[in-house]
Amino acid sequence: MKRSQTAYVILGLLSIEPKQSGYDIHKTIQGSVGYFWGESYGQIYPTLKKLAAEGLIVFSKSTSAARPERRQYSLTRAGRARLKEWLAVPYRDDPPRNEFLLKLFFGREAAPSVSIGHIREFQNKLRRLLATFLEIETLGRARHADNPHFPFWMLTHSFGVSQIRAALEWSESALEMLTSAEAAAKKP
Amino acid sequence: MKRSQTAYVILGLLSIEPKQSGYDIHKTIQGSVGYFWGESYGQIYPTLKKLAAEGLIVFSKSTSAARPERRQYSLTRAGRARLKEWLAVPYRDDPPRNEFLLKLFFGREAAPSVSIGHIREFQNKLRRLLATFLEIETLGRARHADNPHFPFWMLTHSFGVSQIRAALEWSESALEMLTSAEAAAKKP
DNA sequence: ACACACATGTAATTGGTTACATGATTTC
DNA sequence: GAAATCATGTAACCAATTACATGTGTGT
Repeated sequence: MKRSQTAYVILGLLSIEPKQSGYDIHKTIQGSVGYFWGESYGQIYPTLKKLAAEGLIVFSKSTSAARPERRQYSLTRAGRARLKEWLAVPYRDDPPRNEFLLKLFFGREAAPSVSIGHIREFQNKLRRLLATFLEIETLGRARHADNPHFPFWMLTHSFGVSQIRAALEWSESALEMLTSAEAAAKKP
Repeated sequence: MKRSQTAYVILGLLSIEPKQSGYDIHKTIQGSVGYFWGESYGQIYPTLKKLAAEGLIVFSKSTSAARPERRQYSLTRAGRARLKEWLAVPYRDDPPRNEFLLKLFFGREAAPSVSIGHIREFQNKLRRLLATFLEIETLGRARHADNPHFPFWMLTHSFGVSQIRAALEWSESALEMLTSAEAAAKKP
């Protein structure tokens, strides 16, 4: 069987911050675990219903009648227990898929400029990502310094930063290699 | 639309080494792009048929009548052109999913020893992976030194090595943090 | 008036894994 | 004689994305 992982992200996020709607959860994901986890509405809403049917979460409708109806979900005790169980189980490796590396691997089949372009794009993405990471860090330190979850968040955060930094360093040497190969191809 | 990426791995691998069967391709993947790409038979065989129907690859049955029948696929000119097209298109980011980081992120919900266990397991995997990477490198240098694809393979290879090294360094500091937190929890 | 954020959902499709099914050949 | 490797495929299942559908409130 292949247990849906979506359920556990939701359980986990509700354990940290209760009374979240499907919409909230989607936003929260992007602002927290977004770097290494993604979920779509098409996955979130049905899972929310399933979890409620299993009694792992409950919802109450928002009292502020102004905005569109809003279902605020919270963990039940059973839900928290389920989350704890899952945490104790060894993580499984998600199947790796990196199209960027795949295109580089087959790079010989195209002109060097093609691979160079991919790496430039890669660098841009990494730099933007690093900038948001560093922003999040300063903001996080100020806002969540006393939050007991904070050290764990910093763990995944520092992992991200170190991976990005290593990737950026690698990208420089990769570009060097490819540009010198390109120059050699032009002047025989 | 969401074009199947499987097709391009197959096209790419056949561009490097023709006359491969589905079985071969599966093995080749594990021995080359396995670090960042995976495919199952259930995906490979149907895709092979589809690609042949589109005229991007052709097959001939193996002449050595001994072993079980074997379909040896090779790229057509159209197949190579398709591969080139795909290479020039900007890569797309595959949705990120890292259960290891997800469990760490929610680590506060369990005992520190749980997260410590995950990181230990992570380290073991990284060390094994690094060892095979370094083996592959020495073997590769000897066997493919003159292969024009080799520099591109080394690009993805060195990327892997640098990511693994960064992850290992991070894991040490992560363990330090968690073990000191554990000690603090025991002696209040 | 218009765009954007808020808010919830379903349907269609597909990409992909896992399990099942079968059988030959080689190696221990 | 058993186990591992070679070899090809299908069926069942499911996880997940994307597109579709709909409507309100807020700020410019």
